[in-house]
Amino acid sequence: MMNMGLAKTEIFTAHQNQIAIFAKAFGHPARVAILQQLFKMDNCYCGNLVDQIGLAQPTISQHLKELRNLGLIKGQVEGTSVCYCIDKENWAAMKEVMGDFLDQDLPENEDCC
Amino acid sequence: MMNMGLAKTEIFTAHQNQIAIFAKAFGHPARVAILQQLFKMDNCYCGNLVDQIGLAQPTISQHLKELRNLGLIKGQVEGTSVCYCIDKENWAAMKEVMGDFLDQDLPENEDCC
DNA sequence: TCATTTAATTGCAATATTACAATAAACGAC
DNA sequence: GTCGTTTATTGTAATATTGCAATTAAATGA
Repeated sequence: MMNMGLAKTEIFTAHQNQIAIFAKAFGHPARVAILQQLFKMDNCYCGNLVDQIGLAQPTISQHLKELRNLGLIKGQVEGTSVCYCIDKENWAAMKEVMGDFLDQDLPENEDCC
Repeated sequence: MMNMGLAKTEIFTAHQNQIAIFAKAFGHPARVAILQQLFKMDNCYCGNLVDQIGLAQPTISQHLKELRNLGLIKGQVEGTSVCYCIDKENWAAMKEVMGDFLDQDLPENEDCC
């Protein structure tokens, strides 16, 4: 069979896929923890994240790459280190998309169930 | 090797895992589409969702089950049909958790990168 | 130059997710 | 009862995700 295990993104709107892509980024506690650290700390070197979160360095690096590819964070090379931080603009744009989804209102009528 | 392919949830806080679990629910466009329909329509029978979204009935049923297990929707049996709708209370609780995460503020200092 | 430090990449093992055909279950109509 | 209707469940195939050891890459410093 053809596309098993693969989401059929082509049958959904770009907007629906966009929401799903953002949500997937938050769908792992390691990425949640990374983002929380970046919001909290000045110090945002990759090594710090490895220390603070209890995962191996390649694993953290992989999660950072996903967040970077999505544009939610950016990394600046400083010698042998890389300093990561939130991409404020892209975060705000994401927040609007996700916020609109979460803030949907139900119609006035009774609950149907 | 032991836990490959499995998120190491035990090293994260309950709050971080909670955010990830909610986010994962929105991490597939079919579930996004289902929830949007439930917000928009009075008519929320399983069969309608199968018609409106282009996935097979067992696939929709599976996605509905995930949303139901999370508590974001509830289903009421009416004869041979099942009427689904948003669980308003649980949706509001989820919205608060996710909203707090999305609305985090950066410290005042300069961007570190 | 060469060792050290830091992070990214590669390769791989194991589990999770997605999708659907086939089937079952539950109900109503007759 | 039997037949259709609707939804859930089971089983299975295929891809995705997670995690880490080993390695590589790039910069620094002695």
